[in-house]
Amino acid sequence: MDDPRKIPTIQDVARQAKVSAATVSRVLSNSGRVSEITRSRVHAAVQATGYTINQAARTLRMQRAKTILTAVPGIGNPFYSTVIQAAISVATSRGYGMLVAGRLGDDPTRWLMEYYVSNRADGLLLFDDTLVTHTLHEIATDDRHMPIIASYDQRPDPRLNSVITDNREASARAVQHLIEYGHRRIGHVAGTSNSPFPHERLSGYRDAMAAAQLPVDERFIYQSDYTMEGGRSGAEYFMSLKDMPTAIFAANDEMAIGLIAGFRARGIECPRDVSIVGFDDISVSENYHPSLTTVRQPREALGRVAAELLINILEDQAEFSEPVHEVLPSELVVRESSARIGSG
Amino acid sequence: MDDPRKIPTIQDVARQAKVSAATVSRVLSNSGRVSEITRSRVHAAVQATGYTINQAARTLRMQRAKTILTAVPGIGNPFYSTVIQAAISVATSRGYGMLVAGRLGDDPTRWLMEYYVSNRADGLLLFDDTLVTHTLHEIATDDRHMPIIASYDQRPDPRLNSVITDNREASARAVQHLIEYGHRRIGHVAGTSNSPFPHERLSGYRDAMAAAQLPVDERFIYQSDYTMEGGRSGAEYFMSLKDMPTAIFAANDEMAIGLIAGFRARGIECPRDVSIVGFDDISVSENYHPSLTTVRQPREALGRVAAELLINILEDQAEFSEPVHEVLPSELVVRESSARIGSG
DNA sequence: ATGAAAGCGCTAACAA
DNA sequence: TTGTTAGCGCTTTCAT
Repeated sequence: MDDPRKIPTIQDVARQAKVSAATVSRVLSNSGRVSEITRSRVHAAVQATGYTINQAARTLRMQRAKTILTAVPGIGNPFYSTVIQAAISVATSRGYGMLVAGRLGDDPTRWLMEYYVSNRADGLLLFDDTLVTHTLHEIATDDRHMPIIASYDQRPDPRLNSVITDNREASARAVQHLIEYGHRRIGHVAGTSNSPFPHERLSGYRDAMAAAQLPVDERFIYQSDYTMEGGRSGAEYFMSLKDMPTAIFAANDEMAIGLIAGFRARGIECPRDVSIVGFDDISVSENYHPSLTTVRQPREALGRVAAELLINILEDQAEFSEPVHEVLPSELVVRESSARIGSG
Repeated sequence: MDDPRKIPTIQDVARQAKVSAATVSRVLSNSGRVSEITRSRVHAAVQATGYTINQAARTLRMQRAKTILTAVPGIGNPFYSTVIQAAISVATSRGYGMLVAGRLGDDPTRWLMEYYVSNRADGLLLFDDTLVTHTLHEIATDDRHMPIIASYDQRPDPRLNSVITDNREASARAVQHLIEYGHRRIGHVAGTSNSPFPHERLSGYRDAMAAAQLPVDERFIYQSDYTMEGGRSGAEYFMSLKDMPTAIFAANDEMAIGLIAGFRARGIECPRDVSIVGFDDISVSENYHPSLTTVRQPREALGRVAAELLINILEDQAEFSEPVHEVLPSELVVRESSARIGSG
């Protein structure tokens, strides 16, 4: 009974406070009317026993786990660690735990849904766009309706709630910046697209070119994979062209860095010979040589807003009958890797 | 009853298979003897109903959440995303979920323990050395004994299980490499230490200097904070000395990059004027200019081994009465940022 | 080999 | 305002 190993239950608190378990529950959840006097007795008893609520019991009874599931891109992606950090902060402060989805099997729809059906998580924060399959929307439109927030760089299924940044517009601004610097032959290194639509950053590139009435030479679009290695390959590719672009917009900073490194290895200096703009503003970009002109996304806000929206939906399902779509603004950061044409 | 919204329970499966819930449970957990014929009937019923076990109920009944808690360093640390990814893979494949700890309040011992006491998690993977307080070991030696694996760059409390890399030895090898290149005046940029002991990487630096019978000029040790910005400050500091070191060992790659960037901003080129070695081999190090000589840690193994050890302990507590200490080997990767003295 | 029943710790409906 | 009671879905004796 006084065994210090025993984890106290609500009954122990009730006994100590000389009230019923129901009353303790009411005090702890601020539901129902409880007199001031008993309330304080209960609080005292909680202190005395060191009671902590048993989440498993609560989850079983309430059918809500107070836990959010996140699916994040596979490889150590530095971009998302900030985003997730922000999401965790929000979740924690609102009493939610944050579970990270691991992969099992090859049907994401199924294993993600399993967390929900098994009462491990109440909703999903989906940051991993490699999981964007045609079956995904089924999760959201499934009879059991697991609430989902989609947050990635591609155009999300409109049936899903989404919190994204203005990838397309920001990309257009980045390319426009190069145009303003006098560049005309502008290339693009695209990342992988997992959706049926073209990637938003590629679309932004085309938008800007079209707006300036510049033709898009399809040979100037190199399909890569978001890695530095992929950027290096891109450099090789562009050098193989007889008329290399004078500026290149890369769909992320890793590829931009790979491009610069690849060019430099062959004597082509950035920005002297070629201007390069990236996307994301990862921490090294400011300290790279040359420092990288890039698009900075509001990562912290992305994670925060996504988590807040999900929890709001979880706590007041009714209010959100229609999918919510939030778009957060990004910012162009001009540094050394882009220069006026001919200034080298 | 046939409402597709209803999540099937073990009772539904039992009814469908015309057996009792107990039997279904036995089949699903492979415990107890069950005849082949009923076993297959149960499996068929599971298929038919689309049953998934309710974790909350199972946790409540068994007093084990099948969930691991991780505490990871605050800011988007690219190093740990790989480590954690590996840990998640292991956990998932062994049927465990992975919960990420958020901070609440300023008593880590308390809020970490709370996950355990509240039946949310069975054990802790501690990667965040900023949580190393003198009260931490209390978690492990607490009457309730939450199992913990410590995995960070500092010397872990010997009462905790630990899975670490050979930070000290690897640091010594890095410095020895500089010595072999003819350097004698070698500096060190140290990271923050949250333990009462000096940082392992600093100790390794001293070890190597002592082994080569080189005096350590205490002015050559600059205390910084693991950031690129901190590295830049370090560069300023060293330049303010009248007799700058000819080589510097930085306690991580971010600071090494900051150093190089800071020096270059003032006309001091690496490796021409100063050799620099980092630690971690983050992805940009290979693509930085100059590419970085650094120490590569077995990140994937770190996460994998830590998770495996924790789960082994969870599943067979008895066997591990003494703390386990694993040390994984790191590897020196020599690239462009270090050069023989006078070769510039 | 299988089933009946108890109970893990909590909350909510109903009584008092 | 407070207590009593039932039951969330599962596992595990204890019978049979």
